[in-house]
Amino acid sequence: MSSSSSAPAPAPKICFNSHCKEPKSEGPRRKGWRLRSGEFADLCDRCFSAYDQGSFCETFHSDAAGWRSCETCGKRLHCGCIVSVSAFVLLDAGGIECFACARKSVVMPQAPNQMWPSPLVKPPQISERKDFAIKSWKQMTGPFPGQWRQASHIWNASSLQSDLHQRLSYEFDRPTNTERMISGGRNSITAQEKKFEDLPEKLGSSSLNHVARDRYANGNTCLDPVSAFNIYQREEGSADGLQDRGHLVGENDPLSTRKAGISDPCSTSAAVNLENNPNSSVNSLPSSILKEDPSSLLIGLAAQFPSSNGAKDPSRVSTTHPQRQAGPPLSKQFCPHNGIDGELQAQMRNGRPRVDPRARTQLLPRYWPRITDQELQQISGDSNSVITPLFEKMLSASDAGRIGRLVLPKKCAEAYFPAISQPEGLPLKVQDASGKEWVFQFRFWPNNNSRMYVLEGVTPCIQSMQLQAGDTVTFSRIDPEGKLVMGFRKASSVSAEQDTQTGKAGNGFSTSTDGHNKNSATDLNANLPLRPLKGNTESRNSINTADQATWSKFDRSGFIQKDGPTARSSQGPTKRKGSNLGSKSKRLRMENEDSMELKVTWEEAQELLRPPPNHVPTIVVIEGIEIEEYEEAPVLGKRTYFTSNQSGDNYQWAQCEDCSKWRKLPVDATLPFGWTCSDNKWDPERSSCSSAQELSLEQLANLIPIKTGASKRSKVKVEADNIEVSDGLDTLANLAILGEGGALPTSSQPTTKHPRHRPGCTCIVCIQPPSGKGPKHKQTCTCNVCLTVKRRFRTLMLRREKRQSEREAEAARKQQQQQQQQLIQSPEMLPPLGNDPSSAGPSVSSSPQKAVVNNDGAEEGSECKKTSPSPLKAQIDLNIQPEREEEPSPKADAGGMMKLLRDAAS
DNA sequence: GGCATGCATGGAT
DNA sequence: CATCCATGCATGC
Repeated sequence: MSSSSSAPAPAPKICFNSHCKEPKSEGPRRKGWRLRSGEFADLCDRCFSAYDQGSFCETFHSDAAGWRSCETCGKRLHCGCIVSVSAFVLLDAGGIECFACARKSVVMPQAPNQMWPSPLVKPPQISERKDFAIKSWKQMTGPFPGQWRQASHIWNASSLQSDLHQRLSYEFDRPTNTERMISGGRNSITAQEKKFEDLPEKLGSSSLNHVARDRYANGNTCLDPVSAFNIYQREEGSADGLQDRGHLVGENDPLSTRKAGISDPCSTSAAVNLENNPNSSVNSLPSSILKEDPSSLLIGLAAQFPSSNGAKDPSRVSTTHPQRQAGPPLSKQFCPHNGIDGELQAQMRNGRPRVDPRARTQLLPRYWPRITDQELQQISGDSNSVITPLFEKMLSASDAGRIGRLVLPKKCAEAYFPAISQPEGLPLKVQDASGKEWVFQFRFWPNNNSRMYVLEGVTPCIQSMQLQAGDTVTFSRIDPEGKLVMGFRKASSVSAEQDTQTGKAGNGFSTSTDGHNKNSATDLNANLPLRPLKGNTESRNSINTADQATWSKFDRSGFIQKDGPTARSSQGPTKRKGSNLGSKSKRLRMENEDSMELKVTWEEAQELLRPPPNHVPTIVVIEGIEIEEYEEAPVLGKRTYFTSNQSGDNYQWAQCEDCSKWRKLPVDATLPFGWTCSDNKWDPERSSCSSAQELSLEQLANLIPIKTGASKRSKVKVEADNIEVSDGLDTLANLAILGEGGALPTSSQPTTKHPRHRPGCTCIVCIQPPSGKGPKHKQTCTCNVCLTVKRRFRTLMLRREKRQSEREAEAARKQQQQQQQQLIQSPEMLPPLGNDPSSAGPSVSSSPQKAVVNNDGAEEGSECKKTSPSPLKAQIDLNIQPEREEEPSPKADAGGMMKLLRDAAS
């Protein structure tokens, strides 16, 4: 992609279009569509021409998939790539509409907001000018937020939208920029582009977001209407808290009295401004703007999609927000927005700039509220109230500590809480999800020429919610009451970041963010008979949590998911650098017992995957490895262990959930998660918990990796080969080794069999016989699977060697430094061993005292341990990303690994 | 000494 | 580099 960037390159550029017949032709490059990186595709003249004429896809992608027809005019449009993403609009009712039709169907000849005096025609006073765009929004505001029912469909707490919105806010807060933008031209875009180029980071690098961003930016959406209503009148220094701010902007704003029943959510300040600006005409916008700068395009289109009281049909405008589209319509008003919206809200609410102009900058995604329908329902109860999620915050150690001070993000505080001019602040009434009302002192401390906002006296509330560091509190507002509501989300209930994707978070609310994820999670939860284990409680716990975490952390193939399309772009608390917890607080999360329970080996999770009921998984091939793909979220099944008897018969062992007895089952049995003896249809004699176990535990222990004693955690061990499953790669290797080596005794070989080992399936797992018997790949096999395994292991081992050498070098260096330091400082105080050449052994300790200890030969073991961050090293932390392929368990290096490496190197 | 308070510091963003 | 914010810590009760 870099080769195609717009950055000047000395060498002849290559046309970005891979289908270009003359990719290396000389000549200037033209900027085509915006890439996900924010840059533009450099096209040769010919390709650009095709692109410019809108025939690019027809020319180059005619054979590609993704062609659909406009629902209105029937024109064929390519919906399968980024190039044409701006050419169509997704319709609410399904299908697409070409841009021209969409425009026709939505744009009103006379924008409804023309009934109001244009802010540009009748500009506000200079002192207010900074807010005039905001006032425009206010004009658009209905008397009540409820007028924006469509809002949630379009502008949910999506980073994409918010970012666009933010940029709009950013731009339209600045009349000069606005004007420049309106006047069009590349010059006016630069700033935005620069800002836009920052997007990938802000958006969490979700590729889909990039695409979606462009799509939105290209007009398939409108600006956030949420911000246009539901706003308290902030009263500086008001002493009676929220109640005083319960009234809406319109009540105080004379302009609002002119508001009409605007119901189209697609009204925006941008739209209004542009609409009313005689200079603004979308049609007059240079095509370069439309094409090259999504933000300006968005603005332009916002003008093209003005809201109107007659607004034909708000749904005409693409509403691709996954959650709101997927979910049932909320009877209650849901006004999700982010901090940017909030800033705008605050602006609108105040009708004046914020005290601190910096507050107008963006709110960090980590504070974006991720509140769900159910949560909203719970908050609002049966009332017909309007809920506006404001922000959320993951509790730090300080927040959750006994001091009782909850540090509020500055921008959130300034945007959503009453303005305070005195450090003492004012009392703030907050209601929790159960309806209980708390009063906190909302105040600030002067800090570095700024303010640090805190809520004081939160300890009782935090405790009543049983929150701890790492948990998240959410702040919402209920209108028209204007109540501030504090919800929470336990980090412990699910993976710290993924709770939002499960339907049943262990918290005051349920949470969910992404539509399809939400559905998946719902299905998942519906399918999972989650019950506590009797025998192996911790193991079960880990599985239970894995149930919830699996679908977010693992993709359908069972591999841990990187930041995929389903990942929240606004990962906020946990996405950016993993957490908003500081380095110290990160430890909190890691050491949190519940979080530890989330750790499950890759294989454990993989092994537990079952296709959803009544669904046959499809097989996709990735890197030559066939992977099952489920159209619905897979469910978790029960772990079983496969063995063979001496006659070569294969079977599996499963443990009853109720009595913990082990039952022998046929190899093709697929067990549900909560399998019990009564489900044992294969062995009627042992279909009851009262039936004796076929083999003693000792006998079983020789067969399968069960622990006869107290087991803290189920670990899968392939004892015969001394391989401990550590991570996906090792597992892969183990499987390959088991398959290739064939030297392993089969009778005592509990393999890690594919959950659904199907005849004919050639996936990496299925090609390996459960017992090590059957056809095997030769060492010289060059099939994709073998090559992939070998290649990966080569890489793995190289990395490992590199790391090892780095570690050694580091240790030696530290040792040297340490010795030098000791000599310099006080040679006479050196401990006796300090002068002992034998003490020059490796030590990673940085303290002399520890160094002494470490010189003890007995510490060798601990030295090894230091390379492992956790006693659970053999288990995958679901928080990590497998792609890194780092820090494999040293144990996995045993025998088989080296063998494979040798094989791979040979 | 224990606790509450408010400011300062420094790592993170 | 500026700002934010988690937390340390001095101070006072």
